[in-house]
Amino acid sequence: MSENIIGYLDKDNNIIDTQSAVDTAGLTPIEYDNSEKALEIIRHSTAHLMAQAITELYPNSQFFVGPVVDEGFYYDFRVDEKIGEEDLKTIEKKMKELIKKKYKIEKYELSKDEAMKKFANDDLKQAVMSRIPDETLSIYKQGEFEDLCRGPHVPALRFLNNFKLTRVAGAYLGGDEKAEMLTRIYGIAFADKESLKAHLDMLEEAKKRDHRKIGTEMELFMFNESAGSGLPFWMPQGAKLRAKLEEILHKAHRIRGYQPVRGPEILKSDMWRTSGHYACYGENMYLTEIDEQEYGIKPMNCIGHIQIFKQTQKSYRDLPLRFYEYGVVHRHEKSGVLHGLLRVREFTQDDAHIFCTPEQIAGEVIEVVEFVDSVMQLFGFEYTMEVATKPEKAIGEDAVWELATQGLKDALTENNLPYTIDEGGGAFYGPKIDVKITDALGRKWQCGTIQVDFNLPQRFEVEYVAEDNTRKQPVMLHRAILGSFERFIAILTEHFAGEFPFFIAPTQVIFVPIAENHVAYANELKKTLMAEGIDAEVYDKNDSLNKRIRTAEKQRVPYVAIIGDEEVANRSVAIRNRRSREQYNLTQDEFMVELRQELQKGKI
RNA sequence: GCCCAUAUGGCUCAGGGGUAGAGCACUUCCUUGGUAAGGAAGAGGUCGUGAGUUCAAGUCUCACUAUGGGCUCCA
Repeated sequence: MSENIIGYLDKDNNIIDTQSAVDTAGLTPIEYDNSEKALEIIRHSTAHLMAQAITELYPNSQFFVGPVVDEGFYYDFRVDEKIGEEDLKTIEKKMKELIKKKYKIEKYELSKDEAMKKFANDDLKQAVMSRIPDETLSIYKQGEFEDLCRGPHVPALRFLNNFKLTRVAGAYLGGDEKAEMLTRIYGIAFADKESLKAHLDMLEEAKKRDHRKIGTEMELFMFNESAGSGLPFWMPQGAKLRAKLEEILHKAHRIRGYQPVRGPEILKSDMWRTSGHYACYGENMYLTEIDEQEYGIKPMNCIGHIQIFKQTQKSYRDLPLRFYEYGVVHRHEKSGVLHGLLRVREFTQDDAHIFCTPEQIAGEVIEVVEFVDSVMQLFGFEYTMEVATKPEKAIGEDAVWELATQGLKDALTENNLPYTIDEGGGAFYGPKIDVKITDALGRKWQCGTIQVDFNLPQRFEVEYVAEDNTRKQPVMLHRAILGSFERFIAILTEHFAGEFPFFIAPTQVIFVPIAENHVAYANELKKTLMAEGIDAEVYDKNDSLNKRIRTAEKQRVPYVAIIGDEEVANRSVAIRNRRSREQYNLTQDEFMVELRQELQKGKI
């Protein structure tokens, strides 16, 4: 056996570890490297090594499960002591000590009954075993430490040198909110030191892009402890960025046949009872009282749009009817889930409701998907789509569900857009497509959504007059492209690391006049740009030229333009490229042409 | 909501049972400078909030609030 073989692959691509492989003929060896399969074995064994170290440090600890996940591994366990970030170093140190003892990892098998007896005093192990159907269980042993495990594992601890424990967290036993909370430690492991370092560096880099950090640096938004958590304040720079995004989207909606509407922030609770929100979503809603009547602050915008639809009689000729609103909604999210702008309690959806016939669903969905795609392409986002199908608890006939679900799938297929299926993940009133974007730390966030709804039109008795002069009920499509401005801007910030494209940059041009006698021309240029809808600033503070250029450069502004004698005389500008630091001169007219072109890039 | 951690001027952080520090930012003055930090002076904090221990609490304890990492949920 080669020194570097840590396992085998069988014909079906299953990993067989060296402890389990009786006959290696016909098996493909797995070398000790950073391949997906090798890392799976290494990380799993590292989780065990961590468990062994924890057992030595905290003799009373009991272990639940320790699987390999996308970003490394974790182990859930119960322990009397409180374990904090500081303790991770101690555990890591113990792990290194254990490696030096050169333990082999050995495997033996037990019947389930024997295993039950062996772990009779360990209710967590009992819980694990109760979830395993097999009659024969395997135990892995390294030194004194034994753990129930199906493997696979590396042959010996010497393969586990390159790891890092990354965080300590709490996790519910079995993911059940009502169950006991265990301690979870996450870690990462690689086959060599360089890969580990590269991974840790990547995490560092991602942290630098964190929208909360950049948002503070660039003064985009803020929170205020006294005001309450999850309630963002938009500072001038952030509000400018947001206004530009709103403007781009306004035009895009109007071109696509959407009409703007706006509903009130609060509606009587009876209306929420009719909609079903009071019963189904009530615990997430904020309620208030006016003149002894209960009102609910809207968590969604649908109700308002329905009332507007119903205000005047509609004909089949009016369909599809598309209403949109930048709807401010409030939702009582649990305190522990709030996260920068990505998860807040007040946010603004780029919300729209399309009233249409069942036959029009597919066509409308195709248009929405096209809309989503053009927005994602505008910013260069990678995204994934997920079709969520009928859940167990659902209303409406199967045939209609089938039609709607197929309509969603067809729309994606026809646009050559790959999607995955979230079986049973739809809303109770209809199937949906969710659009997910990945943030700088690799976390996926739902942004856009397209939902088919048969429920609300029925509850609110929404009707139109059909061709045969009968009353029919339209279908409603709920859809959002960005999802919310808050979340989308958070992801944009991380995506561009704060260096936003020209058409949404909060400040688009900074003029740096060299001396006092250049300030007038700089201000004149600024005025010209502002008239074109381009945000410009003049840096004429009493600082050295170098200092002002440096300050301007640090603002992540698309254009920094220097204005001196030469520029005033020629009515030109000296542009600095923010990336290459190279400079070039343009006349004022040429500059304006370039800026207008840059603005045009924001058209969708 | 639950587990763990954190909370010092606008920002980033140091300090640590005897009553507050740095850098950046800010204000004023000098400097009028052609591509990433010119100089000087100054203002700004009851050390998240409320209790408790102590002769004495930013410093120790508890509660609350907020933030961070997760669990769960979601735009």
